[in-house]
Amino acid sequence: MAFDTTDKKLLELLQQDCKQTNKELSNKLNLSVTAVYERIRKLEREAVIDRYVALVKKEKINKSFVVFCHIKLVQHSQDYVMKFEREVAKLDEVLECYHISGDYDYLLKVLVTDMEAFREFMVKKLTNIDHIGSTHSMFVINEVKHTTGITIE
Amino acid sequence: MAFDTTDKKLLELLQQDCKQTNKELSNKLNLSVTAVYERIRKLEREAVIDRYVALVKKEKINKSFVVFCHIKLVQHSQDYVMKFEREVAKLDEVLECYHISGDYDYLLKVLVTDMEAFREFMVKKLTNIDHIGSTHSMFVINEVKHTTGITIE
DNA sequence: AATTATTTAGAAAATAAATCTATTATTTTA
DNA sequence: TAAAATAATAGATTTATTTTCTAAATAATT
Repeated sequence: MAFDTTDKKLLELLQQDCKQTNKELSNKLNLSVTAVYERIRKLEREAVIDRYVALVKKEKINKSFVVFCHIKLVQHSQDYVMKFEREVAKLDEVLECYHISGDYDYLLKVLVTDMEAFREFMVKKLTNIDHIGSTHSMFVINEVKHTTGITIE
Repeated sequence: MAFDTTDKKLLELLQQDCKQTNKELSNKLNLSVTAVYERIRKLEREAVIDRYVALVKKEKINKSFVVFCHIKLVQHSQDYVMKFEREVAKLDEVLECYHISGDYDYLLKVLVTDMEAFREFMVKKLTNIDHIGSTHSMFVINEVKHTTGITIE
């Protein structure tokens, strides 16, 4: 699928605020309401737009403690890998999990209330998953940038 | 702010799909449309809901290559730190940047087209920022889990 | 128990989305 | 290059949804 300048601008606007009315968008894009409507429908149909979501401020729900957690498996048989991935994906505290290159196998982004909650999470949940060899945690001191908006080139 | 079960369920639903009509939500929550409407307004007013965004599928816009990048600064004077943070936040390829504990100072999540684009990014953009000591890149082999939805407890 | 908040429901008004038809651009191909 | 086909757009109409308003019900406070 090819994007013209209008599509790119539209996607940019929707990534900033998807609750804008088509009329507002039509003004910003110098298009008719119908044209905006049809363009959005197309982007949805082609699954360029994956979904529309509300972003909740973690500070407001007492989940300000962010930890990145490296994990190494004891073994890399397909069984172990699949089992681990299935189990880790179930954990609510784990927002993201990536299989990565390098010294460790996985990188997890974990969201909890505080250090005590993180300890609980490690002891009771994470290390309860089988086949974990070692872990290494990095605590977020400050969030410098965090966006869900991708620039379309 | 305190959340009752309805608020939690509502936030959960909106984090999954914020384009549901209040009527749909009212059915799922066993409430009237107005009740849903007022609850959402309150969550917006209190900034529990930060914003509503469209999530774009990175594969569809040719930005499938994800890299986590560790960065160490040569020095940690406030000047250097602030300058680095300002500069790195400007880069479109950098979706997230965290000041973290551990061996490195920062962890970046970088989104580009491919390895070649990453090389370009490193050479032309990232390492052009002053005061960077060393970097260490981890390439994402597979995205096991990736959600923007936080579980409210 | 009475008074004051707050929350909720239902109806009405205002706004926006979705559909339809006609027109204008753009691309294809003969 | 011109004709035909396709795609994109505008404007009007219909349908659906949000927002506002008023009244009733529920919960909290005195």
